[in-house]
This record gives sequence, structure tokens and C-alpha cells, in this order.
Amino acid sequence: MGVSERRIRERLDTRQSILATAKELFLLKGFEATTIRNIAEKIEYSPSTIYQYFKDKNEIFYTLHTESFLELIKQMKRSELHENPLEQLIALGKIYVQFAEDNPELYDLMFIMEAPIDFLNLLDETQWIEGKTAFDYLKSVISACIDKGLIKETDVDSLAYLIWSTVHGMVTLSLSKRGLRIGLSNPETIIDRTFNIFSKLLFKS
Amino acid sequence: MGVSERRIRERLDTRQSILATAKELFLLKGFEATTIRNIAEKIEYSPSTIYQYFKDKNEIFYTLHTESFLELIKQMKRSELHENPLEQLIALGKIYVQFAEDNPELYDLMFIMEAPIDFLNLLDETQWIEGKTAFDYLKSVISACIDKGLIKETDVDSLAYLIWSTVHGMVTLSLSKRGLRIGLSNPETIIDRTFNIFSKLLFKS
DNA sequence: TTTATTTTAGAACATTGTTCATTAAAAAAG
DNA sequence: CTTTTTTAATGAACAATGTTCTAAAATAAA
Repeated sequence: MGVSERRIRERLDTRQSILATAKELFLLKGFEATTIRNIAEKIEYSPSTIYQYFKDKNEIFYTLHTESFLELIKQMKRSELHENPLEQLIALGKIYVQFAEDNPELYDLMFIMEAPIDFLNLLDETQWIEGKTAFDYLKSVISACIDKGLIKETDVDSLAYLIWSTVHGMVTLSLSKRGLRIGLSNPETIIDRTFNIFSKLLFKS
Repeated sequence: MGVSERRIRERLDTRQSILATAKELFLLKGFEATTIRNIAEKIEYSPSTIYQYFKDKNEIFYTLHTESFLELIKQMKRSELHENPLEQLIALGKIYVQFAEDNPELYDLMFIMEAPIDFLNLLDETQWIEGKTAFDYLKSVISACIDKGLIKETDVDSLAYLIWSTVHGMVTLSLSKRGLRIGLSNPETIIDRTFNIFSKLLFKS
């Protein structure tokens, strides 16, 4: 009997349509402005139905956060087009910044909002695998740089954390609108210029 | 007639007690969890009274944000105890990180939350003076380093933005709990170690 | 003492996330 | 084909939120 299989499929479809609609509305109106009732209305279900597919709003956040990491990792792997690990590392930084600029709401979900991490706590997961995967990838590229003598410093953890912090910092200052209106001469190019200086510092040492 | 003066004083007192209570509750329970009704109850006024002193919740946020900057700037000036601008810059970084660790909720308000900046937009203020003041202070210390030949790079704007981004990045990764659970060997010391590497990079170039 | 002004309170509104009892639908069993 | 059981979806309801509005209380001015 393929009946139960069809039912499982239908359930997954409904679940997916909830997620897709949630994502669409989030990107359109932001997280705060998107309500369960909004999502329900769009997929023509009652609000309470959504709670049969997701425990609460945080679980929707968490799921989208996980999905978004798949996309980020995919983008990050484009850096492998470069042979030189140094160029690869620079490409990685640019890809990361680009991803954040292209998907500010998703970036918020992945790296700023508390909801996904709270949900992780609920699951008793000791590791944040999505973040760890991306971080490990960064570390592997840095290790390659070290192996080829392109970077003097050898503490990979700290180096990776430094690089991540820097790009994350630049990106979040932009997203939170703190990078503007502080008297910069060319605010729109500040990330590029800062990125270049940082690269120089990193490789000339 | 000192009557009207007393009334003005009383109004300011009430306003201040609203702010103090708001701050106390924010620090205690976080922003989301603190409601207008909470604040009202604590100062033994009705919720609607608060709206005679503040336009809305965002104005309370904005005012606390401004107050907090006074405290941060005050802390930052402790760096002047050092003679050497290089040591001063390092002290500045440590003070900044310390401030964020000591006052995570306030840091959120000052550098992450949208509310204060939204309120700035409402006021048609083209400049974020609180942020600019702190940023200008950082730039002055960097300029001193450059003048003494302690840093090779000369683009002060970018250098300042780089340093700010890096410490801001480290701090926000901690506050959003993204720095843990990614497989670091000693997560509790990562900020210190990263800070040291960054200092080395900055001054040996 | 009366009038005017300012300050406070109380009730009410629209929205929010979420729950729960009930109904509708579908599948399984007879 | 009918009945029973399981599953899915709904609608009403709850408590809490920020905020507004009208009326009352308190205070100052006349």
C-alpha cells in the first residue's frame, strides 16, 4: 500500500510550503513583521495547523537557519576555483561578505538572532554543526596557507577566529546601520578598503 | 515663583526614574522580556503615564543608548593613562571588549539593535553622534600611532574601521553565542588569543 | 472659591504566539 | 458498503504586548 507513503509525502510538502512561505515573507518584510498568521494565510491554512508541523516559531527559524548554511557552504566552495590557497582565502572572505549583503535577513538568522541557538539548547545539542562546518572549512584554507609558508602565524584556531571576527564585524556594522553616519569619507566603499588593508596585514607578516 | 521650577524638576525626576527602572529591568531580564507594564508597575505608575514622558518604547531605548555611550567614552579615556599611543590603542581594545562583556545588554542596545538608529531616523538626524564620538576617539589614537611611525598603513579611516570591526566581531560572536560549540580547544580564552595575534599583525607590519 | 491646566489612571484596541476542544477527512477494519 | 479508528485541520479562546483615548484626580492660577 503506497497510501502511507503518499501521506508522508504530502506532509513533507506542506511542511516545505510553510518553510518556503516563511522564508519569502521574512525576506520581504523582515522577521519581526512576519507572523504565524501571515504564513498561514498565504498557504491557506489556519494558524493552528502550522503548530502541527513545527513546535513553535523558533523551530521555523532554526530550520531556515540550517537551510541557509547549506547555501553558504555551497557558495564558499566556489573559492576552490583558485589554486593558490592565499587567493582562495581572499575569495572566501569576499564570498562571505557578498552572501551577507545579498541575504541580510538570512545572515541575521544564521549569525545574530538568538532563536536558532536557543532551539539548539532545547535539543541538547552540544555542537553547533552548521557553524562548525563553515568554520572548519575556513580553517582548512588557512592551514593550506600556513603549509605553503604564506602566513607566519601558526595558531590556526586564533587566526580563523580573527578572520571570521573581522568579516563578521564589518558585515554586522553594515547590517545594523552602525557603519554609516560616523563621518567616513566614502562609506559605500569602506568594506572593500578595510578588506584590502586586512589582507595586506595578514600576508605581509 | 519657584513653583514651575519645582514642577519641571519633578518631571525630570519621574523621567529619570523611568529610565533607571527600564535600565535595571533590561539588565535583569533582557530587552524582549521587559515590558512597559513592568516598568510602570515598578515605579508605581500606570502604563499610560509612561507615554507622557516618552513617545514610545524606542525613545526609551534611544535614551539609554545615549547614556551608555557616555559611560563607554568615559571608560575609553582610561587608555590615556598610557603614554605610548601603541599601548594606548591596545588598552582601548581591551577596554572596549571589557565594556561589552560587563554590559552585554547595553552593548546590544548601542551597537546591534535597530531601535536606536530607527529613532535617529525619526529625528532626521543625519549623524550618529554617539557612535561618531567613539569612532573619532579611536581614530585619534591611531593617528598618534601613525605619527610616531608605529603603524605603516596611513589610511586612518580604514584602519579604524578594521580595528573596530574586529573587536566588534569578536564581541558579537560571543554575545550571540556563536563563538562556542564550534570545536575550539579553549573557547574561554579565544578572544584574548585572537586579540594578541591581531595586535602583533598590526604593529609588525 | 472658582476656573484653568496639568498629570495620572483605567478601560479599551488591535496584534501577537500559542493551546485546546471539536469538527472534518481519510484510512482501516469489519 | 458500514462502522470504527486514526489523522488532520479548524475556530475559538487565552494571556500578554505596545499603544491610544477619554475621563478623573491633583495641582496651580485667578
